[in-house]
Amino acid sequence: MLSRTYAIAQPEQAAVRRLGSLARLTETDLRKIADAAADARYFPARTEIVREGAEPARPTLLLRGWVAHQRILPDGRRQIVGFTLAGELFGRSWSCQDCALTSQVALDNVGLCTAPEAEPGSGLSLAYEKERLAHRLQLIDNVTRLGRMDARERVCDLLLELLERLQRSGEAEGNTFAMPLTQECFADALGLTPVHLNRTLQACRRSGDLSWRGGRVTLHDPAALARNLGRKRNRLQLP
Amino acid sequence: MLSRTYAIAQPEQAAVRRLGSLARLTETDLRKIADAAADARYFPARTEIVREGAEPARPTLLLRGWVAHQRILPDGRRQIVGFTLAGELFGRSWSCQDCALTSQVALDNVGLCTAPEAEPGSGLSLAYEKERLAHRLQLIDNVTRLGRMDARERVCDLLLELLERLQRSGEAEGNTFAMPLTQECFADALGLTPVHLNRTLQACRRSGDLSWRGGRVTLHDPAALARNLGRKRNRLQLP
DNA sequence: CGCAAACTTGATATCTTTCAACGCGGGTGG
DNA sequence: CCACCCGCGTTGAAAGATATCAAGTTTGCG
Repeated sequence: MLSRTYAIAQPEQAAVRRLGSLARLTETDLRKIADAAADARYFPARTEIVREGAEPARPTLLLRGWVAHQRILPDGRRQIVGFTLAGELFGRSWSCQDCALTSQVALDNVGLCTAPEAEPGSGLSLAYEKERLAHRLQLIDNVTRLGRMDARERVCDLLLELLERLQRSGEAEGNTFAMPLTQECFADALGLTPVHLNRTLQACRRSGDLSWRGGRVTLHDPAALARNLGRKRNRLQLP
Repeated sequence: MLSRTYAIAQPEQAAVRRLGSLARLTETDLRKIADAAADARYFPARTEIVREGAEPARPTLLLRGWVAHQRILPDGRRQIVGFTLAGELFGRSWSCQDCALTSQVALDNVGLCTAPEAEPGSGLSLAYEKERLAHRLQLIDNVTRLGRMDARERVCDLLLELLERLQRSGEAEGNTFAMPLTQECFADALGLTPVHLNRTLQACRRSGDLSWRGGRVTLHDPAALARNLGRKRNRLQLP
């Protein structure tokens, strides 16, 4: 019973794993994270946490669930620009940022808290820098994906990215992870139609690249996929 | 004669205009920029200034010309992820960045210099922050463009972005600007085939949206285009 | 003048979207 | 407990957008 209570009382687990994998955290850093996480707020799926153009998202640590960053075009088309997964940061603002560049919506039941201040030079501060860099890398990968890959490549490439990130924060089991996204959301991230995504997924399943059933995704040979797609491991030279 | 010499001796003009439009620069800031620009290096078109994965690009001020940031897929497909225009910064590295995330190639005859250090709190420092933010906004816009716009919209949206940026650094004349890009490059930035881009451009010309002849582009009604595309002005709330 | 790079054109193949319908499963109210 | 309903996934057929291939044609420049 005690151990169970203990587990429930550690909402910051994913964040600690993720940030700890980016830099060596001190006891002070860990305490700051735990303190911040004690103030967690929770939102149900589909909540719009921040609206594009409204006042800025403060730097936020996502404790559980997934958040999508999206744009809506005047005629209603939606593009999901990127995701934040449990343990990652989002809304890290710049000194001059007056409004959010994208809307941020919960894809899941999410829990989040204000990201603790990092002292200059601390491990936490370094982890934050690496998060920023990783985020930039994800944007660049996304541009390449949408600009020059066909549907099948886009699906594999994004799933591969998600797997790598989830492995880093301890949220994957081997090459399998929980996929809270609806096919429609996934299509909006890949610049595809839900119908076409569905057919593409079936093709991927038939060719043995992946399975996706009941909210769980498995990539059968991530290394081979990464090689074919030109996805370099450790572009960030992370520890 | 003197005035002509003076003009030639000011390679930092575009940079001063651009950075000065982002924040109020002091005499000290201006002197730093001029000093840095005195050490300019020049490269001919097609030079690869930094190769992806090689050692980091140092923060660099582009004095003249255009630079493309690109990725090459294993089979040779190319995606141009973004551009740096005269007066803008690129290669601004993070403390932990060990290698460039994209290759950077000169599209033009370019001139560049090391970006001067900005003292914390200075106008120059603020301008750098805004540059960073603008760069991030451009990436997000690019994702939306590639993911959810058709060929015609992509063309107009990117040209609109370029026009806005060139106006800010004083490199446009009204709604007209010099376009050093080949149609093939432009296609690689838009995720299109050169052939299809060509046909799309013709459609845009016929419908009166733009003209592009002899390296000069004119947008005939930028405001209307921006409205149709849902492009908000001043997302950055710049002065 | 002549070459090479860039731009243009036409015909055809491939990929992706659109529209409309059907099935399945989980929740909910009667 | 069952019937209904709704969200989500799946399917088919046809239309639309984009890519490919293979010529021309123009342009700029030595």
